[in-house]
Parts: sequence; C-alpha cells; structure tokens
Amino acid sequence: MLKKIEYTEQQKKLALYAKALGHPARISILEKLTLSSCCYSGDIAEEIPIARSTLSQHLKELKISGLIQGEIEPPKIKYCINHKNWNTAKKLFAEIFK
Amino acid sequence: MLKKIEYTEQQKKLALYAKALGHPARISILEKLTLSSCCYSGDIAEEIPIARSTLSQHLKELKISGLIQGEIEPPKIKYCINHKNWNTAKKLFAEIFK
DNA sequence: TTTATATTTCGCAAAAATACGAAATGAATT
DNA sequence: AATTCATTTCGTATTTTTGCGAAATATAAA
Repeated sequence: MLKKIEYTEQQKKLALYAKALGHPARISILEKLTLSSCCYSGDIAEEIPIARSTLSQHLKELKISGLIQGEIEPPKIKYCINHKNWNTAKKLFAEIFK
Repeated sequence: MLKKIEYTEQQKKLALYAKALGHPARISILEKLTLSSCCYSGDIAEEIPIARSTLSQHLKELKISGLIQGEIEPPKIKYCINHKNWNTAKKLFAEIFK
C-alpha cells in the first residue's frame, strides 16, 4: 500500500481556525470583539440568541482555538481577541484565498 | 422576555464557508484546486490520507457549500473552484480580519 | 453572614460530522 | 454482453457539536 502524505501543520492550523469560525454565534462574538477591542460575556449574551451556558461553551471553544483570551475582572470576565493568533489566522486565510 | 437579535445573513454565510474550510482534508482539496484550476477526484485521492468514499463525502460538502463545482467527464468527474462563491468567501473573510 | 451578580460547569439529549468497506452507478472498451 | 474504470451511495459505527436548564463557583455588596 502506498503511503499517503499527511496533512501539513499549516493545513491543520488553518482548518482549526476555520472550524472555530464555523458557527454564526462565534462569528458574532468575534465581530463584536474586533470592533470594541474587549467585551464582557454578558454584553455578548444580550446580542446573541442562545442561552448563556451555550455562549459560555462557544467562548471556551474560541479560547481553545487561540483566537480569543479571557481575563478575570471580578465579578466579570473580559474577553479580547488574541492578536498574535488572530494575525496568524488572517495570514493563513489570505494565503488560501490569494 | 427580551427578543434577541437573529444572526445576519452575512454572519450565517461566513460561518458556512468557514465550516466548509474546517477540515484539513477539505483545505487540502481546495489548495489543490486553487493551484491547478481543476482536478479529478482520483488525483486528489492520491494525495490525501482518507478512503475514497470519505473523500467523496468531503467533495460533496464543498459542493453544497458552493465553494467548488463538479463536471462529469466520463468516466471521471472534474472538480473546479466556483469562482463566484470563492470570491464572496474571500471578501467575507477579508472583512472580518480587516 | 446573607444576598446579589456574572459566569461557568455539569448532566443530559439530539443532531451532525467523520470514517470505513461493500455495493451500486454509469459510461467506455473489449 | 461482459468487463473495466472512476466515482458515488449505502449502511453502519464512533465521535463531536450544539443546545438547554439546573447547580456550582467566586466575588462584591448589603
């Protein structure tokens, strides 16, 4: 059997970022964060038609993907774009659409 | 209960395209199609570490998303980028990463 | 110390995605 | 008419995603 070529790290990384963008709630969150630099979970909850616990899950996924980061600011949590990874993602998308 | 704002069509569309890009096999397929304009399923199969039936499913998903299109050229099927939708996707990604 | 606030985790259910091999399809060749 | 070829569809299994409400957590305020 012929050995198939594995996916490259770049392909895997781009797929990961794309997956993170693959839900309208998460697009909505990211748009809000890019426009207002930082937000609290509650501010986002008011604009998105899902339960707070579900929103929390989406935020967690975005955090795991690396696209956002959260800072505790009791009793709230401030979420921001992780600019380092955001730029990496930006470059990867720009490349495939070049 | 406060009526929550629904997702916009743009958000839904971007999420859809992102979801289509959300798997390394599909990234791999799209890269190949953008570089060589058109390909047969068999050509792609040789480069990707998945079964042909699984590849077929990924091609179907990409077709449903609108990013690619297939033309029958017996006994093969020629797949190409759907440039109209590809450009729409490009713009939507460029916008969110702006 | 009790209460209020903001958010997350838990437990669960339903739906969707991923993957495979076997069988089916449809056209061209022998 | 039977065979070959490229590809898809089917049947099935496993895993992941999405969603909710209830309960838990952690801090600040009364």
